[in-house]
Amino acid sequence: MKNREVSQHLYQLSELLELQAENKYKVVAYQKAARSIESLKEDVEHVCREGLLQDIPGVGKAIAEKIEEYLRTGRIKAFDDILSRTPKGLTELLQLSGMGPKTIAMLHEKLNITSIDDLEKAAKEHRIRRLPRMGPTSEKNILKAIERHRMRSTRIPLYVAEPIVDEVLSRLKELDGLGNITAGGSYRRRKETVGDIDILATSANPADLISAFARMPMVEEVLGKGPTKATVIVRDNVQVDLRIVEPRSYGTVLQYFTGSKDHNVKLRNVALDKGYSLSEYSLKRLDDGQELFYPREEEVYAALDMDHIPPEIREDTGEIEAALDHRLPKLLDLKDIRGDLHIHSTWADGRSSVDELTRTAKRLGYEYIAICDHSPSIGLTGGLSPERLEQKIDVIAAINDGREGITVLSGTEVDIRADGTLDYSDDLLARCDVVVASLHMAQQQKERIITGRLISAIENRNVDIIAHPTGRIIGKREPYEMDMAAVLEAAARNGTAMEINAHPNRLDLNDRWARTAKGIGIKLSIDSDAHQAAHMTAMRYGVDVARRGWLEKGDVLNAMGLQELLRWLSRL
DNA sequence: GCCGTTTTCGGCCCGACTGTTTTCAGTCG
Repeated sequence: MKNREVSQHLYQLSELLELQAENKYKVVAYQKAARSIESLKEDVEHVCREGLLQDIPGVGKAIAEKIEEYLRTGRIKAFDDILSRTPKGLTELLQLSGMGPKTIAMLHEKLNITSIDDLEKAAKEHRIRRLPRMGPTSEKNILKAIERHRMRSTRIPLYVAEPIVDEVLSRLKELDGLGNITAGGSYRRRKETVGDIDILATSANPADLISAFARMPMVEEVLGKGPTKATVIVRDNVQVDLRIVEPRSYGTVLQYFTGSKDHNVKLRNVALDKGYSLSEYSLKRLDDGQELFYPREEEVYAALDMDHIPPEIREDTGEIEAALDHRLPKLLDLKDIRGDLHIHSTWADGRSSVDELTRTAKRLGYEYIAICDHSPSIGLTGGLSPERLEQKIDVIAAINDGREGITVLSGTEVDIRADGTLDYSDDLLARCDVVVASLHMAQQQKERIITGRLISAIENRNVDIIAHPTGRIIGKREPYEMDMAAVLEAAARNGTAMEINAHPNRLDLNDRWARTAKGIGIKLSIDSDAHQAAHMTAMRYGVDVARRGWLEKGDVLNAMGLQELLRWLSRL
């Protein structure tokens, strides 16, 4: 699939246009098209062959022609032209906070600055303060922005943001006069990674709240501080924004700062259609200018005749239309989870015994767990020999005889070998209650080979679930080269479930693939993949992904009660 | 550049903060 290449080119083109001080809506148009291609489920080449490029939202005549040109020739002439006109290095200046296209164009014109190094030199030599609308503070801010850029961390995983949010909230909650306080943004939408953290609050003493926020021990730098908002940098170079708002506007503000941007743009258009202008402060009636205030977010959506949209699905992928038609999905809830089908134990490389895992499962309110240790090919981690697996099956059977409450299922995470065969015989796999198959070795193989390995595992009637199907590790390892559409099609055909691995570094399948899988009738299994009892609570990250993927209780294998699950496991 | 049960032209979300001004342009989210 060339979707990613195409969207990257469109993103770059939009940056180049921005530097040319092009019409800003043109810039936005290219970004929108790039995002559409990025999240397109079909192969863009296929869509192009069918002549349906312009059916893609945000793609019109001009962009469709450029995509076609790229797919045909591997180049886009307009792109090459503008690239040759733009000094290299100007685009990297856009990444500095506070530097927009106008400023960069002026610096280029007046001081011939074409790189971050040029800019740093000019600022240090005090040449920038002589320019219009610039001064000593501008120079200082530029140098700071450069420093931050050089030690910038990319987006942080959700589980890293969580303790920071918890600490900020618990500190500020002690203050007098505080009303509401909550984190918005991609954190509230439970995206797998978070850029900045947005905190929203109401308070009788805004000034106290702002100054307490700026003085928190974790704060390393204060970037801005006004009467109603402040921005700080805390540990790990994470930016945290605090905004204080009138209680009567809390609903509109929370809505606005939860995003996403695309969701909000569309929501404001819905408001306009209905004769209102929606801002973070109010809903204003256009005919008489009357302002309506909503302290609660639910009321904002209700005022537009919409059902309340869960934050996790506010990405403008159909949720607004669904809310207008009152046909939003009833999203899966953590409470719906009845068990965990992929847990490792001390039989192999896990750190907790089956007994400890069972006790934890009970505490979590589960009905069942499946102990799925590795197979022999994972040499270093002590994968179980066939004999040991048989022994484990017998021991677990004995445990179940004497236990009430939690049913322990015998399972395995069997390796899909480099040649596509499985690491245990079919006879042995047939003795397991749950067979989770996954790929650990030879991950560098070509797309065709990897896809074939996964499909042959799917076609093995003993295999129930494909674990961490793409193999990606957030921020560390890209997904395998694979044809996911073909894999999902095979899973649908064979009645094999796909995993949402809830390990916060994996989250694999991700939200989008999970939604695609649901769409073609595949069951999803949300598994902790815990290697110790304490990590079984990672389940909630998997539920976040499931909710973002529009999953409902009925789509999820381990939201079934035990009897229903056992019926499903013996489905063939 | 895209888009359209008010459409093929004229919109495209909108307000806070900053640094420089002395009324505002640029950037950000």
